[in-house]
Amino acid sequence: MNIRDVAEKAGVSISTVSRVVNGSELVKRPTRSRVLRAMHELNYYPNLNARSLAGGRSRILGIVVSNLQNPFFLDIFCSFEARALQQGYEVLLADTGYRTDRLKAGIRLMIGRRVGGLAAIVSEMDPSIQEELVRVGIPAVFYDVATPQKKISVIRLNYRHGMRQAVEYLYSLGHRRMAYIGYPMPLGPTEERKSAFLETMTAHSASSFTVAAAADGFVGGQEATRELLRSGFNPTAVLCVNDITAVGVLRELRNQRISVPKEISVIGFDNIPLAEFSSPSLTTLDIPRQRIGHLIFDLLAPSHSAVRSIGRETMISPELIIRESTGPVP
Amino acid sequence: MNIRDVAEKAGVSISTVSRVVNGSELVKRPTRSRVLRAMHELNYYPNLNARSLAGGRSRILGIVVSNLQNPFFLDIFCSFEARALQQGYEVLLADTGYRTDRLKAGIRLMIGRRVGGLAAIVSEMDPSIQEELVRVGIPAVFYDVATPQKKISVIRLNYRHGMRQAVEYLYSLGHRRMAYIGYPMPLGPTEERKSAFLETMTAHSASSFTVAAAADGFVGGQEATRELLRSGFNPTAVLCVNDITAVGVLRELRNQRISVPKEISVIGFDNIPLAEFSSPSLTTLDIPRQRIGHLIFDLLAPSHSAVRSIGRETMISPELIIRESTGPVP
DNA sequence: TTGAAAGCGGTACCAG
DNA sequence: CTGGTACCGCTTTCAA
Repeated sequence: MNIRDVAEKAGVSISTVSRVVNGSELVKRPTRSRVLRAMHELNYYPNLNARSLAGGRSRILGIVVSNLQNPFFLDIFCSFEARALQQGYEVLLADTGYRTDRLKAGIRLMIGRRVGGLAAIVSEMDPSIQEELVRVGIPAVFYDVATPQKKISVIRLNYRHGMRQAVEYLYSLGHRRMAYIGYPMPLGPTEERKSAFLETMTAHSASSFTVAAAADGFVGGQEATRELLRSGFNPTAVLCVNDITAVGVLRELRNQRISVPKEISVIGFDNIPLAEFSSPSLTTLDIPRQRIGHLIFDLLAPSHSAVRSIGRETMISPELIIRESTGPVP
Repeated sequence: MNIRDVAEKAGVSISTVSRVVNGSELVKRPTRSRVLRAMHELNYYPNLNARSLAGGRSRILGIVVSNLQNPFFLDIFCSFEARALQQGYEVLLADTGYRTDRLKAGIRLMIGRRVGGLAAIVSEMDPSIQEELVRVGIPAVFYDVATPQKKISVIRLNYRHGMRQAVEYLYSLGHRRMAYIGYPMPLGPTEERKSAFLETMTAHSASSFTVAAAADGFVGGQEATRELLRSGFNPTAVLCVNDITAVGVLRELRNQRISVPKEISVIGFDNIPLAEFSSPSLTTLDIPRQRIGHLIFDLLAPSHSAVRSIGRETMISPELIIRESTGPVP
């Protein structure tokens, strides 16, 4: 059941079949229908591998993310994919689990598939991989790692801005002793959150403390909280690297019968859907993930609205969303 | 930078390069290193499209799911993918968003890519699509829809068993008026949960009521709860089609100052990670998603542990996990 | 409007 | 151990 079979059955050449398959206008009506019927009767599915090979061109886009289980990445992927599919692109996904080897493997895979564009929305991106990508010269989008170039666009989040909003908001509520719960690994983007936190705290000469979560997820937040409570620092507010960590924090505080926000305020980062449905609901910094997903597509797909941003850096600012998990200092 | 360039640069034939790339043993040391160096210097990435085409064989597996945002599907995908990658397979993903047209498109895509196996873990599977898949004759795994055949394996969940556990547990706590919150669309698998619920209720001559959520997610559960409360049925317990719906329910009950489990008990389905971290934590029926993900791989990848189950039906039983969201009737 | 033929970049079999 | 070569299935000029 290849193009030749169809051609034979329809009594035409393979070129004609190809034209029909690709919706070319220049095929006469009756011919077209003969071909279509043949295709149907033979149950023909064009071989996309052959097509990609012959065409050379790429209706395929790739995206690699750090942790699908984190709604931040998942949402970006979903909105990106939706947009891409809708525009007739295929999309390839790789989840690295924050591991550099998997990142490398994922990117190699995509290059091997000759994707037309590649987004690396990962916290663990390292320079060597970046160079590799630049060398092959396919359009790419990086997340939070710098050096935009010819075909390399960068999306950056303004963590300082976000952190400042959060800290100042808490400060205005009377908080002076705040803790930050971050990632275990010293990954670029997450470190920026942390240092932004520390700087802002210093600027306000408030007292700060940081803990590293052992993992990206509920459990990480929970364990970090235990550590934090053991430390004796006694914060009145806790800022978290992201919302899932914050939900883990809420959980542990509840276990320890510490009331939020009465005794401690908690604030997250990302504004995932769950933030609104946790108990208490979570004050957080919204990151417009859907917009980011769409932007990634526009940056990767040729001739699109985002041309102006291609090869440049796009800065996105988080926005503070106040809910129930924060309140005045006791 | 194709295989020919490499061959030329290394002063060998393309066959030799191919051997090196594929790690064949029968290449002499010095030759191999010359080739490797050439590959490196030219920055060579084998064209996977060409490889898939020529090889005909399929180191690609496909999986299509209904809703990635639902951790049930996500977890299955992740464990499936992890296993597959680790075994050197490529995996293709499609998310249908419960839409039949997207399901069809996704499956066509995978067939076009000539995947070696295809898992359709979707609630909206319809017979025509199933037939299509059978016709092309690629190994497949279906979820909750029947007719195992030569190359078609089926994974089924024993909803009746699960529902019975849940209902009887609640009954033993004194509950007699229970409500069920299900999916909006009459999808096979989810209907089974509902009818299992109703039957068990009838068997115990307890009083039941059902509502359909408007969507799969927190909001769906929340809105369904409002509807339920308005109905005047006044249940002492609510069973939900899945955990995310249940979390939406918890939220709305909290909004209405209805205490869980003091006034109403809530029970979910799936046992997603969040179930343990919601407030209150969620009593639910555990579905071993990781096991399912691995099983899917074993069913699809040739010559594997699961051979005995290939082309047959594997029944999996949910197991009741009791947490804080359920308690004795007031 | 349709057909013929030259690739696309590999794989795998057959010789040597 | 290495090279030659016939495909894999489709796209894409170029002619007819």
